[in-house]
Amino acid sequence: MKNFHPTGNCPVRDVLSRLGDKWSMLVLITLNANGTMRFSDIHKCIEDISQRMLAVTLRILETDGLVERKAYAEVPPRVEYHLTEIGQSLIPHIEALVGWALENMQVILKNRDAS
Amino acid sequence: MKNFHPTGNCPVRDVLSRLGDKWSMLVLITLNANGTMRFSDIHKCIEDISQRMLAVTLRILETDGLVERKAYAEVPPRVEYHLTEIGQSLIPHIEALVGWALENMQVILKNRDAS
DNA sequence: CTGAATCCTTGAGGATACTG
DNA sequence: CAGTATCCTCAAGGATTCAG
Repeated sequence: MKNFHPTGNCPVRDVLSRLGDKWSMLVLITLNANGTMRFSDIHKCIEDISQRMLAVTLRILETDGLVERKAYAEVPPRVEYHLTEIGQSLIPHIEALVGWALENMQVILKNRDAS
Repeated sequence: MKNFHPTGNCPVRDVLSRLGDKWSMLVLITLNANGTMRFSDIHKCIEDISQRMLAVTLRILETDGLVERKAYAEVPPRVEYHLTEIGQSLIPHIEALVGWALENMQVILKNRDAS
């Protein structure tokens, strides 16, 4: 019987702990849809994220190498973010998940109501 | 500029709130890997899930119509779970995500260490 | 403008005990 | 065996303030 243990660095759990948070995927597809964006641009696109969580999320994505951050020595400061190659390689799979959701959400909602 | 509002039932957020929890995807791929399984079978496969969270997760998946539950009127009771058609249709996309994780986790870990 | 620092709330999830 | 019922913990995330 196939199982998925907590030990042995299960990749399923790794990917979930990274992408399963509230904002990461949203930031990724926003960056993919718009290309290079400033901090405030992303904030405008995801209106209900707090300034703190946007900063935290971007930092994690940058640490993992999915997003690149470029700060310009200007006043007022300007910082631009864009997907790295590895970040872009994740996009199709997220899109696939979104596509699945779009196709099946109606049925799921109906199932949910019927229960 | 493309954005993703909280209003208007954003499918991205819907799918994330459903599958982004700690156990749902794990239960789904476990059921997919083993076919029909009893409650205790699933528990053996995912050793560190609590009885409570397995029950909760299965109920949500059942409510959404991703998993079907069959209870047999026996003593001791026997309950079997298996993926529905719509549940199975989600599997390839989860597998794709897992595959991506497998391919890129090494690089990501290296990026993380370098920071 | 782009954050960092601080404090605080909330709810997902765990531990345990009990039951048909 | 397959759960339910309670209680409890902890960390993700929000609100606010301050700073370069």
